[in-house]
Amino acid sequence: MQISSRLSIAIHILACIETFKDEHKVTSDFLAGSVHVNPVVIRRLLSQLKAAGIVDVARGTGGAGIVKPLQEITMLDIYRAVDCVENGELFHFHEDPNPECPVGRNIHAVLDGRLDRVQQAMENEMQRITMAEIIAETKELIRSQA
Amino acid sequence: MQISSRLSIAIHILACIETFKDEHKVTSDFLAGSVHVNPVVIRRLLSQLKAAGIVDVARGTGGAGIVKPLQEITMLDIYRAVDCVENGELFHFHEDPNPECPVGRNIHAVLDGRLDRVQQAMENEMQRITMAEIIAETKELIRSQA
DNA sequence: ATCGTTGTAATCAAGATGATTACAACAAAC
DNA sequence: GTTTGTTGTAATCATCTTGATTACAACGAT
Repeated sequence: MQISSRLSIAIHILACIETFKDEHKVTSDFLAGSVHVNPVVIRRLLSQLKAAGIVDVARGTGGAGIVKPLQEITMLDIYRAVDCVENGELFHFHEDPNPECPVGRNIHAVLDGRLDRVQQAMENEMQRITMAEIIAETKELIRSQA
Repeated sequence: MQISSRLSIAIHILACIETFKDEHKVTSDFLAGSVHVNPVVIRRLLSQLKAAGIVDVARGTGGAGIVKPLQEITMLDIYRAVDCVENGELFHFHEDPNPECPVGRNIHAVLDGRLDRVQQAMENEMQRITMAEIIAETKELIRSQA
């Protein structure tokens, strides 16, 4: 199974908020139009991003804004905020190996550390990517197309 | 969503085959007993490992064996063999961003390379882990418990 | 021919994902 | 203080993936 599109959608949302913050009020309906998903999906993601201290959403009046400095928002922060994998564990381990079997009894001890290392490698790379660079590149592309 | 337990099960299978190859004929029923999953699940995984040139399964007579040198079987090989993510793509991207929106039009260009880098980091780490070390550690643990 | 296997199709329940509807809570503007 | 446009959230739904399970034909050795 793949990692949920919630990650790419959340990044898309943040890029939109930053790009349009001075022109429109950025509502869940507006975002839904750019991402092409249901507004409720956007609101759920905004809720999670808000709980992570990344955005602020104006209840009643409407509109979302980014409240954390862009260079401090990493892809890892977003990935964690939108809860892409259960329990933060990238790999699903078969839960019930047979303890009567010498291999079944030890497979966890042998694999856990190694799977952790793989997950760490992925998360380290995610941590190196910031919304600042993503938005800078997005704006640059938009400018070059104007 | 997490990466399927097919990966951990496949590794468990290979560790079992290597550990018991001199004592029993290693059938899908035997493996199912150690992993605690249905024998058909084992057979499906063995099929995939066979297609990848990692094991050989004796039809009719029964029993599986490893046909590739253990130090040449990496976790990445197994991960790919058992088809853990669709299309080999770790991340699911929302497929339909709005091309009318400047951000929607460019989000793919901005993110694709970065997501690839993250996936690469994960796969590189997987490639460093071999069945030789996994089985060596397993045998060591078993010895220490005898 | 018999026997224990494998390969594979078919079906099923469970869980996750997004889409969608619905509506109360809310804050600003009038 | 009512109206208006939003947000937050629950509830339902179809679809997909997973893994369990049943069933059985194909197979190879004895």
